[in-house]
Amino acid sequence: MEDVPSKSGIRSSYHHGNLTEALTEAAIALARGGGPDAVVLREAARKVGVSPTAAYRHFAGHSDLKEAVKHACQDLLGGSMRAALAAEPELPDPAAEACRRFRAIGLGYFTFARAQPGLYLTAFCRIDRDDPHTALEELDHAEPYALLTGALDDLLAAGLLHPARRPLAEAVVWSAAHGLAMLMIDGPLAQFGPEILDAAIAATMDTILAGLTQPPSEDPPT
Amino acid sequence: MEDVPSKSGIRSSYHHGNLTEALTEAAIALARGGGPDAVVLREAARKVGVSPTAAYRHFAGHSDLKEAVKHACQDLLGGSMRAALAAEPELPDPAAEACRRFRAIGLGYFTFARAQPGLYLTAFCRIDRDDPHTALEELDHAEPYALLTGALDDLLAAGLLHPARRPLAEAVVWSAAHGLAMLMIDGPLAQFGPEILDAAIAATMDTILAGLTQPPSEDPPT
DNA sequence: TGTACATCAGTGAACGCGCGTTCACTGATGTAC
DNA sequence: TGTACATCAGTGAACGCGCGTTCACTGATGTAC
Repeated sequence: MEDVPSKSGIRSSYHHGNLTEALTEAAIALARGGGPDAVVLREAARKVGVSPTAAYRHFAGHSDLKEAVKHACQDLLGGSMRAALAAEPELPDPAAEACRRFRAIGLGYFTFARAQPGLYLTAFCRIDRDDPHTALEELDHAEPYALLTGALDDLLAAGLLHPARRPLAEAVVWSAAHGLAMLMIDGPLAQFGPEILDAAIAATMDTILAGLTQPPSEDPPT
Repeated sequence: MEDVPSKSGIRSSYHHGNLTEALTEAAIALARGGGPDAVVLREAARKVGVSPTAAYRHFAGHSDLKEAVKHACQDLLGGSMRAALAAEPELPDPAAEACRRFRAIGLGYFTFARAQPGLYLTAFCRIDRDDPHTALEELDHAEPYALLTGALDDLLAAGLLHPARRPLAEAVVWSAAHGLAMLMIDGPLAQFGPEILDAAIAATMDTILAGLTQPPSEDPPT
């Protein structure tokens, strides 16, 4: 009973109990406040009330901690998208439903980016590691990407995504979404009010969706 | 004659001659190699062969130097777009010409992002300054944005951009372009070969263009 | 043409900061017998 | 139920690093007379 960690970061017992999780949570809080560069091992240890060295019993080093935070951020983003998906009832018409799903996950995505810019940036930050996974491999296991893939499949089935556009659709949609989020967080759109941002989000999703429905223009003969 | 600065960073005279430019060039080289975080005042001074203190005669501080680099990177990006625009002859048909211009500046943009990722990232990096300009104000004076605005006006005049889409078109196009560039530089698209990247670029521009031509879907009644 | 002097553009040493990481250590826990 | 002992999970001090910035300074330049 006396080794239950207190929330204030001051614990009573010598052993912490669940330092891995406590450090991760503290690091997530840092990311929330200042993005990926704010994820500092010493500061996380400080917040938990533990010496910096203690972190090395639970993480290989700073990169390892940062990566744990990154994955947590991706999960949170995925959660926001899923929540938006579940917020409205399904529509009976398959085309309308596919369209709804596409817009819903987009909305969940942008809502998260606006509400938690630090976490959003961390979810997509670069990690310098000794053991470099491929970025694609990581992405494949991440929920946000899986949700997008599913939504695109639905659009295809509903006839709202032109078959010739399917193969590169992930890249096209992800680009627009990521770019818009970055412009809102860090870029020239940051200074506008919520109404304008809402309009920019709607316009972007609408334009992409309209474009994906159209057949691709022919390649110029070479 | 003896006060001509040598390229090796070792100068013969006490006074440098044009230290402002030399430091900026050195800092640009740093950005080229490692992006905005690699722009380090001390390192730039080292490359020029001058004490760190000397930089303070020419720049208010680190942020000021970094901002000079950022502006230079924006100009280089603008130059790449202009070059792509001038690389092909104008087309007689206004619609075809508007389309060509749009694609050309896009191509120039992505070519620069792929060839000089460090400079691209620096062109859009955040600068912590005491005197915060608005990001929009900066953008308005930047060449890349002006080229985009012009291309969109041409598309509108040629009937390839639906009038209702004109107001937010900059945001839509810029989002897609910025996002795709980031995915290629830093993200999951980084590991693909040039052919796939070319295809992703073409698909993105084509989808956006097709979408911009279509009328917007009606707002859901609230 | 010469000279005194203000101004400009550098130097070199040092400061404080905070980071990630390593070292030898010690207190707490749990298991074999 | 006890006890010896291996193992686990912490501590605290220190290292080296490189940064931006400041200080008092000195060498070079140019201008007034």
